Amino acid sequence: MAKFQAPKGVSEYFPDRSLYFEYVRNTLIDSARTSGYKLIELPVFEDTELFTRGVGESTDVVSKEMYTFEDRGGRSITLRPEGTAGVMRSVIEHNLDRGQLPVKVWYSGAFFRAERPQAGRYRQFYQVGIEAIGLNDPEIDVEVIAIAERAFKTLGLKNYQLEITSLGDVDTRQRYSKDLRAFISTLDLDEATVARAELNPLRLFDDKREEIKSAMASAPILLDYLSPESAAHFERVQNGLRALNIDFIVNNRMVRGLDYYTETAFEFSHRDLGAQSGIGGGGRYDGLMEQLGGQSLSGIGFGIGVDRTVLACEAEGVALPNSYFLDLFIVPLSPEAKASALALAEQLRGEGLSVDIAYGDRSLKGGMKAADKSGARFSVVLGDDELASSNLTLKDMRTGEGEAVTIASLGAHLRSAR
RNA sequence: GUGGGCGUAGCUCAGCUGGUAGAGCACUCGGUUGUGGUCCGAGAUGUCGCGGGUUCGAGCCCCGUCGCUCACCCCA
Repeated sequence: MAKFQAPKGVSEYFPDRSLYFEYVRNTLIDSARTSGYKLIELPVFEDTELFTRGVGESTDVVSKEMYTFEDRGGRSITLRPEGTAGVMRSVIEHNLDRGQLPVKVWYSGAFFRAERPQAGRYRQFYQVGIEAIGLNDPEIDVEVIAIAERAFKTLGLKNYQLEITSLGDVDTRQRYSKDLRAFISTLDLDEATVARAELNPLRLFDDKREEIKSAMASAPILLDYLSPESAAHFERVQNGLRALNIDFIVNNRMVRGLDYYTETAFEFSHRDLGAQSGIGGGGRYDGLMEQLGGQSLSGIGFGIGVDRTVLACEAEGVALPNSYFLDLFIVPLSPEAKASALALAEQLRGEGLSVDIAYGDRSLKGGMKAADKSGARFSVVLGDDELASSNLTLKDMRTGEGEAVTIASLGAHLRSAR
């Protein structure tokens, strides 16, 4: 009988690494929740056309990385490759944009792209994202960036960098794109590169070959084409970031992979990761809602890669907080004691403490070993003496020291040590 | 999609010019009749990724395939 394996290129999190994943994801979510964003829980599959129209047919994500299939009713369905299009669809469908603006939502879940797997790149990957929809207010841009920044800081990350730019409005982009294409046509390029430039001329700014880099050094720069309104918007965003002491650099050659971005665009990258160093990114999108059949409102959001943020935390040696470990591990010495241990554990669990027990009628030594492995802060042995007297020895697993406590005061002791 | 490296015990890996499998760690028990992490002893564990070929004989050679991994590309 052949053993089953996970499909190619998916990321899985199981103990104990899953605790780490959970911590990172929760920290990202908390940053959004504390800023007034509310959960939006959406399907992982959507009408294929939502993505071809929303993300853009010319993007690699849509043209060659989507998991698309026909459902039983003959509809073309696609596993979501990103989060923004689905959020916009739901906002439009349920008229969330008819109330007070901006609509502020966060989401967390799995996304799918049929790429060749690599360090930090998976076919099923996890993102936490937020969207603030309905107002073109530069201070919202600042808030969105600050939420990502604060999450990374809370995790304790240091070796990352924020880059920002402005892509201008739709007209500006078209004017610029024309000039950039004209410039590129003067270069002597191979066929594949010309084809890439035709899809999106900005891509050439990302090329890793030295000869292309130097050739592009004299290319026209988008920031020089900005309208007075766009320039003023971008200026306010930068001032806002400075006011919050958020470090950033303006990267006037930044390339974003999705077609819908306009005005402010940003990216967080981490130094200790491999080729896939982007841990999060996002930007403003002016035309997206209208493109998807809604009213013409602007929005801004980001997607943070949970998998890559986990890798970044591991690279920097970020430690799990105490609350992710057990408060107490009970080692019962007999079947009778085990029944009492379970009753005690359930009582403490009901008080919000995390407690586990040595099952399986193990020896004292085996039970203590299990207590050690569990990572619990304290352990306690439950035998005939303890049950008779109600007096316990609460052992601090870090120092090895024991303290005499009564069963009644056990909960209070554990809480005070948190 | 293109290219490089690699698949041997739960994990990390060794295995000479082909002779039929090993170490460390981890695990279980014991040394210590009621206290883990150190030390000592004992024990359990493999269709050597899968399929085919060459050979008297394949973990080792050849072909295919699946997977992992890194890079290109792309992006979270």
